[in-house]
Amino acid sequence: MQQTLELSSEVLAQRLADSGLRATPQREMIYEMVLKKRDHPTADEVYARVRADMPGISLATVYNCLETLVQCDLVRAVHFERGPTRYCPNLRPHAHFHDEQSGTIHDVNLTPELLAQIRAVLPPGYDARTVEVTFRGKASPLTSSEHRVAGSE
Amino acid sequence: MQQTLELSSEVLAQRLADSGLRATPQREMIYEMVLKKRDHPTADEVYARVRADMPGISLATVYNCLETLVQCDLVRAVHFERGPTRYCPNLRPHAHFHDEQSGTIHDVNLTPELLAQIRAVLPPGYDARTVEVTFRGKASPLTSSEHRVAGSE
DNA sequence: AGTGAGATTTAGAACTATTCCAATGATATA
DNA sequence: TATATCATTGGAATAGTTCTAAATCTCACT
Ligand SMILES: [Mn+2]
Ligand SMILES: [Mn+2]
Ligand SMILES: [Zn+2]
Ligand SMILES: [Zn+2]
Repeated sequence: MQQTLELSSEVLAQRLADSGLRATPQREMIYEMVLKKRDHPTADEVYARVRADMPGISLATVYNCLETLVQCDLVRAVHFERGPTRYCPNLRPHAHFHDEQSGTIHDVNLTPELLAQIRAVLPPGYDARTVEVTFRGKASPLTSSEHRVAGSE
Repeated sequence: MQQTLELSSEVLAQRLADSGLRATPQREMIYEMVLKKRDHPTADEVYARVRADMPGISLATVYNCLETLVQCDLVRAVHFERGPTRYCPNLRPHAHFHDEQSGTIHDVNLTPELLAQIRAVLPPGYDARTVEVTFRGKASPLTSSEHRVAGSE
């Protein structure tokens, strides 16, 4: 787990370099924050968390860095209704369950088989680059706290 | 087809009455506009279309009426990324294919069997009130213009 | 037909999340 | 060390939507 965090900055540096971008303290900090507490935070929430360690950072930079991480395929942007964009470091194929009671987001693993079945509903000529599955409802507390999907990548 | 339009205002009046609401010219006009051209218009687009027949209507009323129609389960609000809310009169279970090239939205029928399979990925304790499936990609013009899903309800 | 309560519409202000902008600061390279 | 480029910053601007308060309409009841 410590290793994962250490490695993450190397992964980040590599991905940034691949895109001709620099590894900055802000980018590293934001990336590690998103990895650390994988609760699909909004930009504002990331801002609040990062400011504890890096008080001078600006909200604009948080938006810039998150967008950069998305471009580098290290983080995914996810949307619920018209709410603020949330950021997810789980890169495996998964669905999102939005608990209407608590407002929390839960990852739900999707098998390649199911994804294939879903894609199969598309008529010929439709070429889907991405498939998104979103649930909305209630998750009973007893089970929701136990559920955990495997880490990203 | 003419019948469908005539009946629609009765359906509307009934649904509104069920919710203790009144049938107004604005609500009728907006509902018929959304039914007439089922291309998932935004509030702005509905506003533009409705103004041709009802020049004095306000954008606030368009938002109000669309929200009312959603509450009455006559129209569904759908979202893509952080774009403006779009409105869909197709009440059957279906997915949305968002063509990135043209920006158009296509309905894709979903069978109850597939929906059941998708729900089956949820761990025990997760109770999904809604399931949403969204594709993003490109639809080749040749086939996309031919594809049509059955009318709503 | 007239009145009043409540529903509806309206214009514009306010709001939220995000993006844009221009200035400043940091970094890599020559 | 100079220079070009990249990155960050604070604040202004933007887009979509919601809110507010006043005007208008509708309906039930007299
Ligand atoms: Mn946000
Ligand atoms: Mn709109
Ligand atoms: Zn996720
Ligand atoms: Zn639709």
